[in-house]
Amino acid sequence: MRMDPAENPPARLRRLPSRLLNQNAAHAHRAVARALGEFRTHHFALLAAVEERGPSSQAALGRACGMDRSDVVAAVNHLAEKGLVRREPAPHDRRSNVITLTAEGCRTLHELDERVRRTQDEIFAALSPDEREQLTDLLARVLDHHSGA
Amino acid sequence: MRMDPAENPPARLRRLPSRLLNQNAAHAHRAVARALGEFRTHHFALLAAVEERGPSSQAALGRACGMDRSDVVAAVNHLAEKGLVRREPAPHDRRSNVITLTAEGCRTLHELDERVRRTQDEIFAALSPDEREQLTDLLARVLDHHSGA
DNA sequence: CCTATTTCAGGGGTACTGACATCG
DNA sequence: CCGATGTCAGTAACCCTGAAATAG
Repeated sequence: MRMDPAENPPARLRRLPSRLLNQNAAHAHRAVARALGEFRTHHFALLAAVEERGPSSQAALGRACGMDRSDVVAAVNHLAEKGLVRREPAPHDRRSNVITLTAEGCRTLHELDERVRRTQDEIFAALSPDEREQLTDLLARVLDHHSGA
Repeated sequence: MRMDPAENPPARLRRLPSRLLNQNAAHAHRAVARALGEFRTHHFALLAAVEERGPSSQAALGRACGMDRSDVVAAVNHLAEKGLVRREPAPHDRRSNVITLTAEGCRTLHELDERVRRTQDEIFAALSPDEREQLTDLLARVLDHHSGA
């Protein structure tokens, strides 16, 4: 049974930062998932990483996207079946694969990119452009602090 | 295999607000889960709701915490087995139960409350108190906007 | 009749763990 | 021998659906 937003939540939780993070992330994730249609955020992340880095191993893509190797395998399977990436054995390291973006993968990426950007506007409609930048900065800093960056 | 934070993520994703939300939420959730030990955030939320609202039906608690009724059942089962809440049939509405906080539930709640608050300091250590307030405000506003509040 | 509450059974996506074979 | 890679199997927690039984 679908849950609507909490009504009159406990004071302890209403302004608890970690909870606000979780509630907002859950909502944002639903919105993005809706916009991505048949794809998952993992697929979008991998396509973006392949385009920006060029042909890469699965392990490198996983590190770039913060994904587990196991999950990379499944996502690449899906993308390869759809013809959005090619998976080929690496010539100089026979352990690893080289993942390459296909022309259709590139088209799909740009389409998804557009949908994702539009969805950001829905999610953060309550904020001015300035405030949205502030939020982005704060979140990026909190994350960097735990990435040793 | 445990995933460390993303190294050199795609530019498209590095400052994508919805992704920053998800990454931060995932990290914060891990930290809070570690701090709560055998309990889940659902348990903490329910205990807090019962204390603040007084004895309530499961449906009312679920609405307050933004939880699905199915998940309330399981969480109340666990809390009742541990003796932290009592579940009794409601006198004036024989459909529903009345959930009451026990003395031990109250002690546990305050203990968990302390642990959760300390964990916030770890999570948001990169921010000044002022910035943390800013972040809290922004997140609360984004959430309220979608709650019709 | 229609709605609300509790409960159960289960699916689906995410995050993760452990193991294995391969290879550098 | 050690470490990295790709793969698979499987777990745990979370969010959600559907349906049943009971009651207002």
